Amino acid sequence: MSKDTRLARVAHVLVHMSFNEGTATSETIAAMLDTNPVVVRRIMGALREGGYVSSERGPKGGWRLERPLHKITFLNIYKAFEPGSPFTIATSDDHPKCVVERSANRALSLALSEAAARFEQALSKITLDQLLPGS
Amino acid sequence: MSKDTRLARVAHVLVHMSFNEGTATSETIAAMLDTNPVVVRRIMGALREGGYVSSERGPKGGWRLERPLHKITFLNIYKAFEPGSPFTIATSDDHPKCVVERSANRALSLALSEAAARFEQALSKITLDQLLPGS
DNA sequence: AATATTGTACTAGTAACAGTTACGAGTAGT
DNA sequence: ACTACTCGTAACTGTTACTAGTACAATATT
Repeated sequence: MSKDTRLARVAHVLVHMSFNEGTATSETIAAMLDTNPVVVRRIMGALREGGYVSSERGPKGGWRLERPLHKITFLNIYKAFEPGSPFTIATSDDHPKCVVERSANRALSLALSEAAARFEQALSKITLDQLLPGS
Repeated sequence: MSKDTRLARVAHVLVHMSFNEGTATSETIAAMLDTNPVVVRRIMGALREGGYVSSERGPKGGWRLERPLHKITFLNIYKAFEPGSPFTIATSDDHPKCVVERSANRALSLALSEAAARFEQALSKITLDQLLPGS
């Protein structure tokens, strides 16, 4: 599978947006990220649902940051994407007949849950203002 | 990405193999896992490198467990597969020019490392004999 | 009306594991 | 030697989720 790089990329963009009072168009942002405006709209669209940015159509439109950097955490962004499991690892089957296989799946699920909890805990401690140079 | 289910599946198989003194053929194992013999050979081949199982060709050949269940952990199996990062999440780029992006990547990498460490720690505590019914 | 901008449907590219077919390599029994 | 059995492996397809790109509709400003 290819990797999900949305979190790091959007964090980057939001920090840059905080420097400019007005709006940034998808095209501008796409140039920053070296990607396509449509990709930007998809990523930013998810953040809009969470109220972190807003968008306006038409001339002078674009994307606007709706919260200060210190009030946005990596966890906020991560959750906004409504990701599935962040792991490439999974149990073998949801409802195996064999008791041994069920045990194996249960044990693995527990390990995955613990790791996911630790991941989210770590993300929650990173606010976007921490990414500013010299902080 | 499709999910990697090798860990849970092979754990399951090794437990079953411990019940039978002799060897199990790829075909037998494949039937247990409801998959193809070639898939089994690929998975078991990785374990052979780690010394957990051995294989013999020819009639009466097949796969043999080389260690007792309590001496094989989920971490042993996981490592045998030499997986890449267990996460679907990744940083945006290895060597971004922008300082902010580098900060974002560094922060995310740290969170991923912590989660991965926790995952491996959890895996190391699971030995295969714990999967036996009534243990 | 003309222009700028987001919104979104559709298609193609990519990477890793799973699945399948085909065949080569080695071993045991006769 | 022959045959049958079994692993070893290459080559190809299927699956899935993110990335990328094209095309066009919807909307807002001037």
